[in-house]
Amino acid sequence: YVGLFNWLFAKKHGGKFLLRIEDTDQVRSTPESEASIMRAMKWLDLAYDEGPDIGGPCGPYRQSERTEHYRVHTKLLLDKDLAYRCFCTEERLKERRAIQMAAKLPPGYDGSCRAIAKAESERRATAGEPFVVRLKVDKSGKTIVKDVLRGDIEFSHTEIDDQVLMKSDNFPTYHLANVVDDRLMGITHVLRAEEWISSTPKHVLLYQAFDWPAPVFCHLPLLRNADRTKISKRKNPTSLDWYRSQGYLQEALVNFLALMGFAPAEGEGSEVFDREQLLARFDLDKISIGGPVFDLTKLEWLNGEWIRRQSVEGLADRLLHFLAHDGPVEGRTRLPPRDLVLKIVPLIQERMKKLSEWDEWTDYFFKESVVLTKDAFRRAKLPPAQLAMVLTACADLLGKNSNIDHGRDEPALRELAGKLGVKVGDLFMSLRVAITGKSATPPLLESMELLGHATSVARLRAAAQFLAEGDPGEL
RNA sequence: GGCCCCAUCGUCCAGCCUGGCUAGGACAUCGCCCUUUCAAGGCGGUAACACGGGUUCAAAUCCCGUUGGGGUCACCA
Repeated sequence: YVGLFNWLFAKKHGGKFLLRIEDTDQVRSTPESEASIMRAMKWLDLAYDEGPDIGGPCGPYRQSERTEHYRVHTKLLLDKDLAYRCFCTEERLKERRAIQMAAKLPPGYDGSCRAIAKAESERRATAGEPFVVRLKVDKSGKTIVKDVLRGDIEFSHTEIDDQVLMKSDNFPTYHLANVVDDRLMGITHVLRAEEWISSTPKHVLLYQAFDWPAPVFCHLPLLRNADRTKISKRKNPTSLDWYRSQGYLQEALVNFLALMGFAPAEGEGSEVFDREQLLARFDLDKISIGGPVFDLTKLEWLNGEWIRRQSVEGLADRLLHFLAHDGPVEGRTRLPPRDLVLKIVPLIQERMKKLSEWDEWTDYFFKESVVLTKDAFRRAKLPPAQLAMVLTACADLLGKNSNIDHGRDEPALRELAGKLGVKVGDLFMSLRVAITGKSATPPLLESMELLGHATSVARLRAAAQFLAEGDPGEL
């Protein structure tokens, strides 16, 4: 979501879009988490101009490979006396916090290590005592954060902690690494989620400490769960891999994400738009600020819209690709032949909301025989004996020809219904269940054409026999 | 709890800046039409300015307060 808006903004203004991996948490960062980010960017077609896998003039693009930069810049602040070493143990800090919380005081570092003389600090560090480096925040005064969407936001310095910049493992925190890298990589605009607002004054203070101009900040609204809390994977599918495996089209997801917090200008009509149209309409200032609830219902509708916008060939190929690579049934070995898919697609295209529905719409084309139940025939509203008679009559009628032709056979079947004294709808429903095993299906006669004459007639006879054998009382 | 952000139909958005609204669109929902099923499509309906004060001829729009929701207060990002 945030990536899309960054991409749009960069493209809109002829800027560069770079991917930087912020992997300074040595516990949480894994090759898999990085791969999943890149997979997602690739799937959504948010191509970056520079990044860890393609290089660029600002590399390296993994923070774990840029530690020298952070070391140098930390030393700079230490030398200017704008930062200091803190030797407090985690236990001491935790205890402190607990006491503060209990006393209903705002938790925060008390700055006790500020008092350690420089020479003493150097000595302890050299002796190998573990420490972190903190920013020295002047507790008087205030810092104003300029946010594109919200205007000026004021923070009193009493609210700003002496932020840790360097952790005891010699890795930087987000705050330091982000500021240093944004400067070094020439980042002009920071578009990130709203949850960062309260850390932004710390970043502004850091820019000031380095004597650098701050970039433009724009905090995007946080996507929400249905209960309005910040979106989480417990309450919502947040992995892009999930959407792909569910058969959502990349275009639909981008379209949907764009709609969260953004609307096409008045009079521009449809909410269904492609990348190009989105880019043309995109405007940072038009982003709405309330946290949108992430609601899959509208996404499903949009996905259906996008499925219907595909050409038959295009959809067939996407289905094939989905079945082979993305679907819930991973790496399916038996793929339907492309020429058959091409013929089935027109029958299901306007019925499908997700690619993953392929199996439920088309299973009867691929099964040897369909599973029949009396219950399935209920909607034909005829007693079993009559059902069997109707099906036999239909089989006889169709059996006279050597193929199925919906243009010729449909009127003939209607006529037959009249002769047999059953409703047209009931006759077709009984056929439908006999052929497919269910009462909601793609167009029937066209399906039978694809199934083939022999199979179709055989299924009718099998169903007639099944019904004739059954206990009439059951219906 | 402190600080910060936010507040229009069930949901997403428009309208707010630059007061004039019988508050508009989309999804969902309900009804009708089309129809051999299911869809798709067409037509129509239900449905919202959180509350209280102010300013004004006039407030969804401007101001203040209240309430509600969210975020954040880590050697996580």
